Amino acid sequence: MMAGLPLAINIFIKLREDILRGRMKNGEKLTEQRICNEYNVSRTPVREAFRLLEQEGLIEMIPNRGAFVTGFLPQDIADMYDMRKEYEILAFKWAVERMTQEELEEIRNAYELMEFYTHKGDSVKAQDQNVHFHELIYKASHNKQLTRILTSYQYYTKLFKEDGDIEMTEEEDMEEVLKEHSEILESLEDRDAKRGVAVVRKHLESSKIRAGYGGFDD
Amino acid sequence: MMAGLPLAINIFIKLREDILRGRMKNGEKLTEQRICNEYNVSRTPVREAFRLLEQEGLIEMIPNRGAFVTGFLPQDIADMYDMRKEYEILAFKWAVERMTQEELEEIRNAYELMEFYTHKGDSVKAQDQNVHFHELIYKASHNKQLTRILTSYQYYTKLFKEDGDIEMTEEEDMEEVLKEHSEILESLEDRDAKRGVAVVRKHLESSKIRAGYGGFDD
DNA sequence: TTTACTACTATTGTATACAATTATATGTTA
DNA sequence: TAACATATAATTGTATACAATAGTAGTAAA
Repeated sequence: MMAGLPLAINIFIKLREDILRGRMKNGEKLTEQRICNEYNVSRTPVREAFRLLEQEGLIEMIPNRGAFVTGFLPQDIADMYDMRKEYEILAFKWAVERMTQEELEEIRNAYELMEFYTHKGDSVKAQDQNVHFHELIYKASHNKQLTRILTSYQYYTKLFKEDGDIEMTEEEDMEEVLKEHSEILESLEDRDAKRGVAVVRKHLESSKIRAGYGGFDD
Repeated sequence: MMAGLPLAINIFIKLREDILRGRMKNGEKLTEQRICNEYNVSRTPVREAFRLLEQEGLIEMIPNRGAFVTGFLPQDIADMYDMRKEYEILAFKWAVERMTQEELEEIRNAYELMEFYTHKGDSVKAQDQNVHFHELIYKASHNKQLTRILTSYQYYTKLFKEDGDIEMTEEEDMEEVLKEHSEILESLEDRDAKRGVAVVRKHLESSKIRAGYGGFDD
């Protein structure tokens, strides 16, 4: 558990991961006492965690009855890629208008680090910079709501991808991701919203396909 | 308070409204005890409500320090209209693909009721059907996440509009809204995604302008 | 057997009690 | 006075206790 954070937050994070990784059956009942025993905590923080899970739509709480897991279907995951795509486009547009020079430099730095680690063969650190690159664009959009939602989408799609024993992103894929990031970076540096929207759209559509959710409705 | 629901949910709803209506200063500290005294409840449900407010980005909780109100700036509200617009478009697209005949009829029914109440001069009931019309489209998109987010956006923008002593939507505005809804309904009935996206976009841009957030960045 | 009622158990909802941390006030020293 | 240290109070974090509701088993009557 992350030290310093309240138990409620730590329990929320753990349970969210369990649900997203499919470790709990759809419709399964979560009794508070069971979670208390598992983590050796009292019901107070567990209840707070449950409320957060409900707000995220991962469990359904029925008053006086209990909390039930609400799983994700493949279609839901495919949909989430589309929802993320629209907001990534929005974040890019606002970043073009609102980012500071310093923020642009941070983004460029994240790109270069990802390039470095990719060519070095360190796919874990390259992945970290991949995530970081996107998060810096969210930050540069200067909108907290959008940033919060996109951050959670990124986390969700990351867990889905790692789910089901699917291998980590392939070497060749990483080169493709890198190429797409370079196009996004160029568009930002040129403050070229038109091109940027096109490449961000392409990037997210590719990532949906890479994750195996291509053939659903697009 | 809504009977049947847990106190935590009722307190969350009340505090959310207080914050969105601007009844609390930006940065103001919310002590748990104060809320307990105000609503005559114990700290347990208050803390659960605080967690929900934090998740929505309406307060910031600093461990061992307390909860502080995070207000909305005009720019944030303008942004939210843009975020809502993109998801309304997505909901429309998915509704065109996924709605049942029964759902289409419910939507048509809501439109006709709004038309009836508007011409009868009952703007309150007309407003209710306005909201209902949109919510039925969310439902017809068959995506719970999207539905949940759009429902909350609708609530947010509604409170912002009612804020600051601004008059209820004008008579002439209601006619305009009605006209736009009829175009959305027609597009749904024809399952014409291309036209529908255009009219939904127009509808949301108009509503942003009607609410007074037109001149921010669009 | 089926239904309805009762008693009991399990679980959730809420309040309170205790622990840990932070803020405030007081006093001391340079 | 200003800076620091210490004691005290206030507030949050967590655990437990009590209340209310829902589920279950068992029994009796039809």
